[in-house]
This record gives sequence, structure tokens and C-alpha cells, in this order.
Amino acid sequence: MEASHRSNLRKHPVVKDRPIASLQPKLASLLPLKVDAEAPSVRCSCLACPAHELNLCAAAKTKGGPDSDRRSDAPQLASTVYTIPARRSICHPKEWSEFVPIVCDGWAASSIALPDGRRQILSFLLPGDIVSMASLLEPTHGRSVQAITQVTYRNFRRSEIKFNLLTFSDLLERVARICNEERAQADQLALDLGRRTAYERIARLISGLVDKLAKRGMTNGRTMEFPLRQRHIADATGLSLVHVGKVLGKFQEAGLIEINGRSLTIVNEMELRGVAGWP
Amino acid sequence: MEASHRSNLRKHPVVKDRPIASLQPKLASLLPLKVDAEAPSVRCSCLACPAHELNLCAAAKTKGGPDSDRRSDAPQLASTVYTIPARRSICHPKEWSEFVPIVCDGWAASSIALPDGRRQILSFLLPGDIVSMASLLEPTHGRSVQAITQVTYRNFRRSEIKFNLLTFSDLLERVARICNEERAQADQLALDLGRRTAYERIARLISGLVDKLAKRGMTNGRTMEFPLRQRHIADATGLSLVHVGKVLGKFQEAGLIEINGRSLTIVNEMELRGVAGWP
DNA sequence: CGGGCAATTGAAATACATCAAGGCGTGTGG
DNA sequence: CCACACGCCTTGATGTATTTCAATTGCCCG
Repeated sequence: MEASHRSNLRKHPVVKDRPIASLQPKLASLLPLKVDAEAPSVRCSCLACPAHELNLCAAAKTKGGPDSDRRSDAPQLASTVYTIPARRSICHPKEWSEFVPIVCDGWAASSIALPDGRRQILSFLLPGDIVSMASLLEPTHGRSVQAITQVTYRNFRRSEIKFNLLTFSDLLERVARICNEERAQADQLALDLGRRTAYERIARLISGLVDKLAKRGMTNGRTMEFPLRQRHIADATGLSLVHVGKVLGKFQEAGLIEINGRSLTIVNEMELRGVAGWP
Repeated sequence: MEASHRSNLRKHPVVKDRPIASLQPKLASLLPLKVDAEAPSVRCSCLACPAHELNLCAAAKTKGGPDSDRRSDAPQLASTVYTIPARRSICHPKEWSEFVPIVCDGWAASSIALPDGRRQILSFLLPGDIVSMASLLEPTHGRSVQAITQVTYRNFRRSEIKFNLLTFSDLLERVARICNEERAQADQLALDLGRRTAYERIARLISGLVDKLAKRGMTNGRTMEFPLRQRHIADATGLSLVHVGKVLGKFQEAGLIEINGRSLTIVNEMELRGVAGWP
């Protein structure tokens, strides 16, 4: 009895089905991949991009035409483009170099993991997303970033960003604002994980993603591409893989959403937001 | 059946025992309070204080003697001191003025709440803690801060901080570093809430607090003042009040900790950190 | 064709939450 | 001085949301 008490205190869940960590380092995937035939060749929505909002990205310049839309007098920075296949790791938790990656195309997940396999996804990275504003000035450790779909991203040099940040104070203001938004989102995540039910968490995750996609013009009416596996949803909401499947099933039964293959349709937006407890 | 499905999706837990919100606006508590006889009159550990690390606080100057310990050439700022009784609110979620509060003495909790009463504590504020680094440059909405014990804090003017930040770049570096630490802690919180068991969460909360207290010299060997109610622990770990009581009971049974009144003793630190899954 | 990945489903286990009652200490007002 | 309310903790019984386990299926890819 006594002994079993002790061992009870140590009990860790054992995570079994984690095939996701098995990257397949084949030759083909080391080369820049061909673009998926269905997707437009460049879907990078540079206009909704923080990198553009900060006016970092030299690539965005080509899009806005003359300087009518420029929001800072800071110069734009050089960057290197990479394209990697799904499931490949973009950043390892300990390998944060002098570069800051920004996603240009595709979906990625930024997560933090326990040695025993449990992991928590902190945010999904869509085109235009940076891993974390705090990483602009300081290298960020502990987080790992993994591609969900094929991902194209640009690496900026931190030293250059930093120099610009210190030189152009309006840039700093903008970083501070985005930093604050990030914090607010982290707060909400904690509230979700700590105090909301599975139904609420999943409904909120979907609602949030739909908004994000809409802002980037990545929706097609009420339908959109939705490359998340149930495992991603599970790891983002702190739930088990199986339970996520069941809740999603209920949502479809109840006529809130529809999921077919890799596409999601919002059927009853009001009800979905109701479940999510949206304001 | 169909109808019950629908209503199931909307089910919100109802939170009942929340006596904590009942501030008692008596006359006495509006005046600066007498200092508790047991506590030393000024326990403000300005040396471990971010405000000191940033060299913001003019009060810290008196402590360090001559300028031997100054880490920035930025001038120190004026601030106003307030003392409020336990359970009083320091900041309301929508009332973020142009001031940035920093705790000088006592414990406070920074939290975010749902309309139905559920709430999540995001961090405990000990002497030297600022609510959020991001709030230095931008007003922070949504969070509320509540005193746990009697709390003394200083209000700094954001405009002044901002000016200094922009003027003295070494300050900015330091803010960035602390900002990054904050982000790391937020990540850990999400991991805890999403992927750890009640035992782990509570063990981690305690271990973390002990470390923080030790860093500030607020421990007395393995014993320390511990003013948290079980409700605070519950709201910080996303658990129910009752369950927290049971887990704490187990911890004491197993000889990990001891709690008497308002004081905590770490009996078996190794085992406690083991349960916490400390590295 | 095999094999890894993914979704689904049912049955069982459990880690929690909820409900309810009682005790203890403390401040308050009669 | 005593009631009394209130905040706080405890404990047991009961309920349930969620996890774990296990088996099956389909799918895509090499």
C-alpha cells in the first residue's frame, strides 16, 4: 500500500501512437520539391504577412507596386527561401541559429515536447507567420517547428533584423504590438487548456483557424483546405487522438462542420461559434 | 436524442464556490494598511527584481550603495507606491492605464477569466515581478491582477519607460531577454495544462514557486511562507478545488511536503522534483 | 503486394469533476 | 460573552469526461 502510493505519484502516461516523429530522410525530399498540381504555384499572401507589416521582406516589394503601401522607412532585408516536404522538421528545439524563419506557404506547427512523447502544439504557423516575435531579438530555445504540409519559408538574419529594430523606432512599436497580441493568444491557449471542455477547445481551434485563413484569403466561401490530421488537433487541444475523432464526429452529426479528405466546410457557423463560446 | 445532442454541445460547467471575488470595500481597506507584525517591514528584494535589473526603480538605488552594481546607464524612474489588502484587485481586465505596476512586496495572481466564472491563473507575481514585459511598450488588456496577500507595488509611467527603452539600447536587449523567458514560461504552462497529470502539475507548480522564492531569498531553509489558498492552486493548474486538496493530501501522506497554516516545508525535494518531471 | 499512416468504433478503465456534509478558525455584531 | 456567517479545508459517494486498449478499415506510396 505504502509502496504503491509512492509509485502512483510517479505515474506517467505512455504515449504510443506517434508515427509523426518518423521523418523519412529520403533523397528526393532533400531537393526542392515540385509544387502540388492543385495548388497555385505561389499562394504566399505577403499582404497579410507580419514580415510585410514589419516591411522586412524584400519579396513583398514586388507585390505592392510602387511604395504606396510601405509602412516603414526601414530597408527591406535579404532572405533565403527553402521548401521542405510535409512532416519535416524546420527547427529543432536546441538548434536555433542566427536565422529567423517566416512561413511563406503551407502549414507548420510550433510545439514543445516531453521526453516521453507527450507534446503540446502551441500554434499553427500559416503563411506570413513568424514562430515568435520574441525570437526576433533573441534566439528561442525549446520550441520545435514541424511542417504539416509542404512548406516554403524564408530565413532572415537576426542580426540584420535587430539592427533595423534599433535603428527605426516605428518598427519597434509594431513589434511590440504583435508581441502583445502573441501574449494574448498564449493567455487564451492557457485558458482553453486549463478551463474548457473538449467541445469548446476543438470548436475554438477551428473557429480561430477559419478566421486566420479568411484573413489571408485562403478560404473558398465556407470551404477551405484543411491539412490537419486528428493528431495535430489532439496535440493542439491537449486531448487524446481518439477523443478528438469522437468530438469531430459529433460536430459533423450535429451539422456544424463537414470534413472531406483534406477540406473543411463550416456548415453552421453560428452554432459552432456558440459552442466555442465566442464573444 | 437529437435535441440532447445539440444541448450537449453547449454544456458549460457551472462554477459555484467563488467567494474570492467578493471584495469587501470597507473603509479601513481604502487607507494604507498597517504592516503585519510578523513580517519585516520591508521585504522588497529589489536585487532580484526585474525592475532593478532593468534599473528602472529609483528605490533600488538606496540599496546597492554606490553605483557599483548599476547595469545600465539609463536613468532611474520615478514611481508611486501603493499598498492594498489581500483579495483586492490591482488591475481590471479592461482598465489598463498608462501605468505599469511592479510588485514590491506580497503575492499577487495574474489571471484571465470566463464570463461563467471559470478562470485560469497565468502566473503568480512575487516581489520584483512585472505583469508582463509586453506591457512595457503597449497597454495590456484582458488580464486581471489580484492581490493574494497584502501587496505593495509601484506604478511606473509607461511613456517614461518607453522613452528610456528607445534611448538606451542595452535596456532593450534586456527586455528582449526577459520577454523571451516569459514566452518560454508560457510555453511550459501550456504543456503543463495540456499534457500533464494533476500530480505533475501541482508538483511542478510547487517546485517552480520554491525556486522563485529561493532566488529572492524568501525561504527559510526548506520552509517558507506560502499564502496560496487551494483555490489559487486549482486555478493555476486547471484543476478543481477538491481534487487539489486530495493531491496535496497524497503529497503529505507520501512525505514530500508539509503544509501548516500559511507555511510550506519541502520534506523530500528529490522525490518532489521527480514527480514534477524536472530535468 | 506489403507497410506505414490515418480514421473509426466499441468496451473498459480512470482521472477527474461534481455534489454534499461536516469541521475548524476568525471576524463581527449583538 | 455568545451566536452567526464566512472563508477554508477535508472526506466520501457518485458521476462523467476523457483516456487507454484493441481491433478493423481504408488509403497512399514505394
